[in-house]
Amino acid sequence: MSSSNQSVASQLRKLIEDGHYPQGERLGEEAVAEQLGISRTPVRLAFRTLEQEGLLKRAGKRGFMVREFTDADVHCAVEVRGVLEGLAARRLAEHGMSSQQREEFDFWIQKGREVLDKGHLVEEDIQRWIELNWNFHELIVCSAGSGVIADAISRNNHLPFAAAASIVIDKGKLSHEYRKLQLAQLHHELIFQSLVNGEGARVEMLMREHALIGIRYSELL
Amino acid sequence: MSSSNQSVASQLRKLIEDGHYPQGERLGEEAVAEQLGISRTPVRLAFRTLEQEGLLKRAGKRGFMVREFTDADVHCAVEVRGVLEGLAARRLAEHGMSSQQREEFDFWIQKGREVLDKGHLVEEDIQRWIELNWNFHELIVCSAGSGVIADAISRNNHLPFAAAASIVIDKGKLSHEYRKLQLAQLHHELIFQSLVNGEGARVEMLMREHALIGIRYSELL
DNA sequence: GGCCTTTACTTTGGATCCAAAACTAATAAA
DNA sequence: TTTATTAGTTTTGGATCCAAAGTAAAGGCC
Repeated sequence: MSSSNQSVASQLRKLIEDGHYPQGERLGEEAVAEQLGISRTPVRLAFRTLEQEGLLKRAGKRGFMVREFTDADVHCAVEVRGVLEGLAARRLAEHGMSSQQREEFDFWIQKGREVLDKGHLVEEDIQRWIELNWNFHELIVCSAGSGVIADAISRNNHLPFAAAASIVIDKGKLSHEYRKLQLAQLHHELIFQSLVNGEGARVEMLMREHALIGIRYSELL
Repeated sequence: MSSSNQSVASQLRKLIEDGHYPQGERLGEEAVAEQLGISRTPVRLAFRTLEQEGLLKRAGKRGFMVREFTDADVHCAVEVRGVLEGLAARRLAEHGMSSQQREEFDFWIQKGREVLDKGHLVEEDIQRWIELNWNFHELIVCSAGSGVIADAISRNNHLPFAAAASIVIDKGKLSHEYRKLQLAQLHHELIFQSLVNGEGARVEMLMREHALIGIRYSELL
């Protein structure tokens, strides 16, 4: 919020993720600027940022358009996220965790158990669990040291998350969601165990699997 | 070159990669604009692009500074590149190659052999081989379908390539370079074989190994 | 003599203005 | 009727202007 052009990028990201701008839609600087009640300059800056994130695509000199995703693209984006997080997890396992990091992992895993232990899920619980899951991923990435990986992931993160969000939250299928979250929670615990034991290869594989859960499961339905 | 702000980003990238702007140096919009003989606007746009690429880093409201890399960062960046290219290669192996792609791989591998078959290297040959190597990587990435991976790699590519370039080209060590290139060529041929055989897991591992050759080898010296 | 405050300068962020390129539409010719 | 050329409109890219925030330096106060 501090510098407005970051804020503009966030707003546009949200508008795109919420489907307010349909895929393939051409975005004019003037139109967007007017909608947001600002001038063209910060919009132009935000367009460059969103282009790098893969949400917008250049259309020659006709400006930018919202990128179109096929199902294959979504799957692919999740795989990219998976290998990057897998790499982060492996490095974390190889370099060892601090006791503080260990406690943090324990904390989030415990929170996840609390949500699932109720034996059923309502929409609110799912939202809560998605937050927990997100924190777990964040923790893996941030703990892996060397900001290079964290940067790489954050650069590639908006795209799969935006694209996959609509798949994951399927409000008609709460019981399916419950089983999926059970699976994810199991993964969290396995990953944590392997991290503690320093099993680099295993934790990398688990983390890659973990990133794919949402997609794999939705394929089964 | 078409739109100038892309061109500005390229110029700045090159200046940073060539070490013209030392790491940690603060870049003022006004100063850079004057150096390039243009106004601040395209520089501001280029700064956002380079920030997303990880070459520049925000310094609060004091503008941007050239990012500083430790040896660990470089190693990490190469690993990121490795897992992404590994993913691309695996997908290519799983989806199978067209006969045209097969011919292209054959072509570049043959070119590599021709350089190495001379039994020694001069500086010019190294430059040539680096180009060939680059083409091989490009081919893997572009052949893997779904532009999502190609985008992810290209977003993460400037950083490791910039950081590692100074390590790879060590002009005093031509004989070492020769052995390194022999190793890389061997990898190319193994990768190609595994691609033809559709051995997804193996080609992924080889590709990851391959990305690390430069770093691994320089550790031995 | 050191520290706090105030003021002036530097620099980024946002808005507006101008030029250039591209798309559109209309008119004229084949 | 169709096509090509040209004029007009729309839109992006670049330059300049203004405001706001931050820094640094100088001067006053404890």
